[in-house]
Amino acid sequence: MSASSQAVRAPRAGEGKRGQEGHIGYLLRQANAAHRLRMERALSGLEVTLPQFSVLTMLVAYPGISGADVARLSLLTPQTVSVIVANLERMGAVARRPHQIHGRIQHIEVSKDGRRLLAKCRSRVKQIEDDLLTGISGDEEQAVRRWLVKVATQAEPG
Amino acid sequence: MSASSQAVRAPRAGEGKRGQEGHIGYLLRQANAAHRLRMERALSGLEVTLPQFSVLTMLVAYPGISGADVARLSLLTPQTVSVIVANLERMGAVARRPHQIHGRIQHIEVSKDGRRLLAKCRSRVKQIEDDLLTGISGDEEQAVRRWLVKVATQAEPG
DNA sequence: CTTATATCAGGTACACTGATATTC
DNA sequence: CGAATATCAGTGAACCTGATATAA
Repeated sequence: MSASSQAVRAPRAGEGKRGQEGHIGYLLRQANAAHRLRMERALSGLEVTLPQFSVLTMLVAYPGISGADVARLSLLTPQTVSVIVANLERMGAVARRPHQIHGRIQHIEVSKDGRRLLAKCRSRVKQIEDDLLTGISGDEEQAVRRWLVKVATQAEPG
Repeated sequence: MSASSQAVRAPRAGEGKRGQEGHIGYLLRQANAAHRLRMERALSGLEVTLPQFSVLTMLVAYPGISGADVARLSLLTPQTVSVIVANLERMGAVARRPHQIHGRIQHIEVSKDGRRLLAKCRSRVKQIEDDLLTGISGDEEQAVRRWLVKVATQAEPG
């Protein structure tokens, strides 16, 4: 009723030196939520979740990567990645094999089915990813990229 | 150990008309994940989760808002919001009372304890939110805001 | 002994779909 | 009747902390 037509707008709290029109952290969350929702809907019916798609993408992008590496890249704990990989293995998208040289490491291999699945996922989400940049100038894109990388790599105040 | 030192970089896949240096959707996810992680760590010890903090913030920002409204604002289902509000109620941060006029609607009231909790949360995350804009020019900030709003409100290709 | 990897065990908040009751 | 609100029921992936075993 009252607030349904405007999904993105500023909280009232009058704090923050800049950006009185809305906390930029709030905008970041909303943008991510909307993007994630569109992605999940695009993937619906493929029997694959967004985290699984992300991990699968990493495994193909960085062949031979370890589970611990995936965890660091994804900013997740090794345990969580282990569960996601286990679910991928259960559906036959990947196979875990003992590493040839390094005894403790598990080599995560993406199967033929896994690659087929990934290709399907990519074709489904292509339009959504392309739409992220429509109507944006080159300068603006650079500013956005710079900011996203800054936020992603910003050191913690600990 | 191969990829641990660079948490943000481009997957190899050579697709996408622009942004060969990394899918911007990937950067968005990484930025959000890093920000969420910092927020969760800042809130740790306060016995409150990030979704609870978000909902609590909305309830204070938009007094009298309904659960369905919160769901639309948060891009969540009404059922999910109901669970989050129930957890907030269980800890005494909010109270649900039948709406005076509209019979079916529940009025979600933020208690004194809830407001105290929210104030604590805000002081904890203030530095993190401020850091989102350090080193960013006014022009860049505007470009980032424009893009975030665009992504958040972009119509779905359905 | 220290570090890194991987997994098991246990737990919980979150988020979904589906069904139901109520109110306008 | 339909549309909106709220909740119950059931399910599951995801995410955590803590403990354990193995290997470099």
